[in-house]
Amino acid sequence: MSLRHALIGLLAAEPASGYELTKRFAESMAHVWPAGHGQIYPELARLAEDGLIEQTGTGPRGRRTYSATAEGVTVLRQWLRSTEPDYGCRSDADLRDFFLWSIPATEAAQHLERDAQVYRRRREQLQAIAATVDWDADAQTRNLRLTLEKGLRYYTMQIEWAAWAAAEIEREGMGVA
Amino acid sequence: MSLRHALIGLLAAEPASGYELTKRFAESMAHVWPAGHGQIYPELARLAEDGLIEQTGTGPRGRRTYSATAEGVTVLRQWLRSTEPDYGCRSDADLRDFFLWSIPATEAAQHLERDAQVYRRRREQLQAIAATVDWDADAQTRNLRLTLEKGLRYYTMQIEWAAWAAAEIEREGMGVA
DNA sequence: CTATACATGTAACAAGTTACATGATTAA
DNA sequence: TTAATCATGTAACTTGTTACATGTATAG
Repeated sequence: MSLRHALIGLLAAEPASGYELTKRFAESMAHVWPAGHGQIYPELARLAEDGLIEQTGTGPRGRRTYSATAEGVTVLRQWLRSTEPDYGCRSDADLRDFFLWSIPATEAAQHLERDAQVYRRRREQLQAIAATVDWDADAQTRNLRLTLEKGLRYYTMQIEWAAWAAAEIEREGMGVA
Repeated sequence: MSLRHALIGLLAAEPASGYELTKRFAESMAHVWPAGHGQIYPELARLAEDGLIEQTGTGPRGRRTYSATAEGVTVLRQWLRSTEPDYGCRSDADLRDFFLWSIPATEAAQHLERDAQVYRRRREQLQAIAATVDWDADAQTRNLRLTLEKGLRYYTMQIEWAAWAAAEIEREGMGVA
């Protein structure tokens, strides 16, 4: 259900095409809710059929622009207000850390450094996006600023933890020879 | 594939039953990879069939204890060493933050305070688990200590961000009247 | 003219959730 | 004796991923 509401939310802020929405999920929302176009297009069709969004424009190459309907916005608010958030966070990269003991300490430390590198790159990408948002704009934009800040903090936490954990591993020794 | 490898990893550190593994996924691994028993039991059966784990004991009420086989440990190491981690992290609670602009500022701030409360409670639960681990034990236990520390840092980040964001929202005003 | 980015869609498959279903042991 | 916890399993459903499939506009 989350993707459904996320699409309404994005279209409530600004009309967009499936292609643009796919890019947003790959950029500003990648650290929170990855979604490919193979999931987005069918969901847009369903939302339009249910009257929660509507096609409001066309463009070159068969481009279809959608906007949220009033009913869609109502559903979005209901989702925020009357459904319990799922506080779980599924991360394959974090899961792997539980099993670092099964490889040699040096290799484990290298693994952590690689992770840190990836997170540094992603943090830079987020910073680049954050740099383009106008800090004194409308409510949606101010909101986006807050969520991007959380992404930045998330990546920073990962980077700092990886450095600390790598140091701990090398200090104490860990893993099989 | 992640669940599969996580199960081998847990069973490589210590023999356990499906019931115990289910509890671990709900406790020390909840912030990283939630999994219910409806997924765990069928996967254990498949892993045993593939020879990556084996049943090494029985207990009351039809309890079956499994251990990882040597082949299973090899597969685990291969997973860590030669497959690219998925650095994506899917969080419904974080996703909702993108759409806080669609409700009144006061309500949005309350929403964030509720989130912080949940994260505080979860942090306490993790701390309780962390308190039971013996800091100077074997490699697996030292490894667990590192991963629990990341969970603690994750929750702390969430709690601090929520307080900051709530203050920002109340200061600047946001959302529909 | 040709590669790249734009643009949409579907179908097969894999993964994950929820509800149903059952029953044994233990502690109060 | 009765409630809670232990313990396993399956089936239906929903969600998400990957690969296939197609075609247009634009920039070099």
